[in-house]
Amino acid sequence: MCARFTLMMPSWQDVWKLLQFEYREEDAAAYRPRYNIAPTSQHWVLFRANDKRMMTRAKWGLIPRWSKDAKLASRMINARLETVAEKPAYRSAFKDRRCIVPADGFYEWTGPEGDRQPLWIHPKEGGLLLIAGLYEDWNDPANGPVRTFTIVTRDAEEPIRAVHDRMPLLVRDDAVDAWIGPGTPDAAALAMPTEALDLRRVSKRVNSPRVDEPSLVEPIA
DNA sequence: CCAGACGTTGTT
DNA sequence: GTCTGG
DNA sequence: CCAGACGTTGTT
DNA sequence: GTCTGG
Repeated sequence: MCARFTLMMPSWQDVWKLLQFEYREEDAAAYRPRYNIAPTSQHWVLFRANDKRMMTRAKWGLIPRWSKDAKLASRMINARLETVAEKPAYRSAFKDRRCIVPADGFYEWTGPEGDRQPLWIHPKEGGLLLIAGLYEDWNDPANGPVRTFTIVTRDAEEPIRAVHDRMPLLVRDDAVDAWIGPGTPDAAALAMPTEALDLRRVSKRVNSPRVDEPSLVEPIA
């Protein structure tokens, strides 16, 4: 699907605003959010608030409950929408543990091998993308409980299709509950229209996984 | 029966 | 060339 | 996807 | 945990 999602990690107040909740400090004590929110090293991830466990952090790379070790994590960063209901590693999470990963954009590469041009794909009008995800709570024999998640991918639509065949499943702002909530989500009905996306050429500095800072998404000539 | 996989095309 | 790590 | 390692306790 | 392959 893509490389690193985001550099400008939205503040959780921004995420709240996007979901049309007005967070006020003075209400914090009495606040009963509909969603739980957990930080990763660079994202926030939204979970249903009915989830009893309050996890402090989440890690990208889904580890099924039955895993004996964490080796699977690096291969479980994406889940294909087409098969997610059947795959042994994902179907349980797809049924009961869906989440949303807000991001300001994601990367894709295009062009000839050896001279690949990175693109930053983001909403034309700004704001956040809501990426559909799945999560699991896994008990690491070595380090205790950890919440892990993965990103759901689908066939690309224009304009992304011009550069790549896959893309993340992007959820409409008003369909967060439809994805996170109970029941079987209808991906086609909750997908965000992609014509509102812009593909922006950005610096090849983004190629280095070690470089990550806001200037990476600035347009280049 | 047991052993081995369990996943996608891509991070952090 | 091929594998691993991010 | 891309970047970076690729190896051991050491010599002709 | 559950399925597939041998």
